[in-house]
Amino acid sequence: MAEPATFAAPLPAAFFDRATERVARELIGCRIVRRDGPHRRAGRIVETEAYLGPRDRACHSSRGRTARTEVMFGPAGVAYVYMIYGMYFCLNAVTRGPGVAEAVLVRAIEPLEGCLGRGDGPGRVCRALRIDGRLNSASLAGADLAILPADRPPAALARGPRVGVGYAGIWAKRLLRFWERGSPFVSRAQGKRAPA
DNA sequence: GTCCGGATCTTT
DNA sequence: AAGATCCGGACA
Repeated sequence: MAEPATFAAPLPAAFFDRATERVARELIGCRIVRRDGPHRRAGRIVETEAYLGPRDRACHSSRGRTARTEVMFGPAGVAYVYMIYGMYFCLNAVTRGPGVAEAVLVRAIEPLEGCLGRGDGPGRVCRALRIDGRLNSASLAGADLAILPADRPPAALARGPRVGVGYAGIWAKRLLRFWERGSPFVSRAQGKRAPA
């Protein structure tokens, strides 16, 4: 049986088992497909951030290996989903490992199909695709959640500092955020307060 | 056990 | 500019 063209093969785990910064760049333009019961929800990634492990003070794994961060210490190619501010979830792709606790945060998607609202911000990405903590540690090549290669060439990439990590010292200044230049679906990233 | 603050978003 | 609303991590 021929599948619809939109069911291309997901990215293999090996895609995620490479330098995290590179994965963050190459994820721009890729598609997230979520099976939510009878619903199919999909979006095209337009904004990401790289989190570079224990040495990166903005990365959760810099506080050590704990129940929450455990999944980041495992193999690449699974989801790290955590709750923030008591009401939103954020979706990450675990990169590298086992033993290397790095990840890429999906900050914005262009809604393609079945999305619940907009996807211009990490909390909205999870709301749009109905992703919550139950998908923590799920495969990114699975039936319920998958990341597929880009089906059209992404526009030029832009990069800048990550959002909301002003506490992270020199790591706050690193240009680890990537987005598709000119996309109207990128988060506003209103920058939070500047460090004193 | 208490306390603090956050990889956010919405409303004022 | 501040509230919503909860958990992880730090400390005692």
